[in-house]
Amino acid sequence: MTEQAEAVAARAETTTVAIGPAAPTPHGEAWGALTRTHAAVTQRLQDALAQAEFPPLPWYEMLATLAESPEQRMRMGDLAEALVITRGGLTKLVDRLIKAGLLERTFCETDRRVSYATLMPAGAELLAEMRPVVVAELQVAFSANLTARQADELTHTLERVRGSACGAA
Amino acid sequence: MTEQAEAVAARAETTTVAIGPAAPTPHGEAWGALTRTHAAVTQRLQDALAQAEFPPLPWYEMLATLAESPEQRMRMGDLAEALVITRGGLTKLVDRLIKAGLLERTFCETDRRVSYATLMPAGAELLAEMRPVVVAELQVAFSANLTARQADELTHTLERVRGSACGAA
DNA sequence: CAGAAATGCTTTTCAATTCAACTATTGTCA
DNA sequence: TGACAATAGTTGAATTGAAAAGCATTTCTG
Repeated sequence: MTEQAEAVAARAETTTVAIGPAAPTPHGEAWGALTRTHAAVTQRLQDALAQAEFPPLPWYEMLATLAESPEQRMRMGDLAEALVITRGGLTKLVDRLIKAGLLERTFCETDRRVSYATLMPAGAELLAEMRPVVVAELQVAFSANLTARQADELTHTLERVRGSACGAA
Repeated sequence: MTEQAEAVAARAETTTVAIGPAAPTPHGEAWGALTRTHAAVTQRLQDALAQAEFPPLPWYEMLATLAESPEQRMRMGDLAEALVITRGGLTKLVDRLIKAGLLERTFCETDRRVSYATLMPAGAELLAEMRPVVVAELQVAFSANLTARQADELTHTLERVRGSACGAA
């Protein structure tokens, strides 16, 4: 029995009253919608990229993020935060893109701890090819049933929620 | 060089014109907000569950989904679709919950291909203990800056987007 | 200016997920 | 009926991602 299973079993023993399923809350519904929508759109993007024989979505997000940054490069830590992945995961992701010739690892002169992921011309070119595919899928997902104004409002609402979620632990 | 890297390299060679970073679209912004918000809320929920020494979020979602279903059981395929994971992944996830005594695998008399994941009393009890933790976190994330009406509207908008995304391939 | 703490990134280890191939059962149609 | 296709689920290999430990560099402090 795993450690977790033991914990679960021990916990279950201490509970003596069975409680029926609670009624779904409005927030629970919103959370469910957020999860399912995110999954559905992600799935759609991944399928579209795969069908066009393009690299997977995380590669696109990496390239797009770097392309928008001032000198087409970012510190590893900042990049990890922007992509919402761990630093360890980012190191390996960057390794893969470097191996494909899309990125370069450069270093800081004034602080030799920091390293940058730097966009290479091949990366910019690939991004330019991938972008129409992604944009087209997002059009289908978002603008089919949403006006530009509604899309902006959705963005704003989501950012508010994100702000609340990032607050206290 | 990996197969993918070769494809990337071959593709890059055929592109002769470097294209600058495109301006962010409204849909791109909405997609980014959706991704970041989902990640932030997920992170918050996982942290809260881990701190209370509860099983991870997928376990909660599984238990909650089964608890809401008619006879506290679901076909594997339907459950995979509801949780937005692959069927193969679901098989192993269910195996783990069964090993913890939370679920049971039952079978269909009329169609011996189908099997059900069935909620056990211990699973219902654990769910009852976990739910307050999850609900509390969702309260912080959603109701802090959103009225109930706004939450409902958010849900509705997201479901529309999901509908569009699930449409054609 | 040492020594300790903090920072930035990498490496290692391990659990979880996906993908493709496989088995078993049911449905279809010549 | 009998073969073939379709469906439901599981299994095994490979990939991905996260957590924690580790290393190098910088900053703080007495």
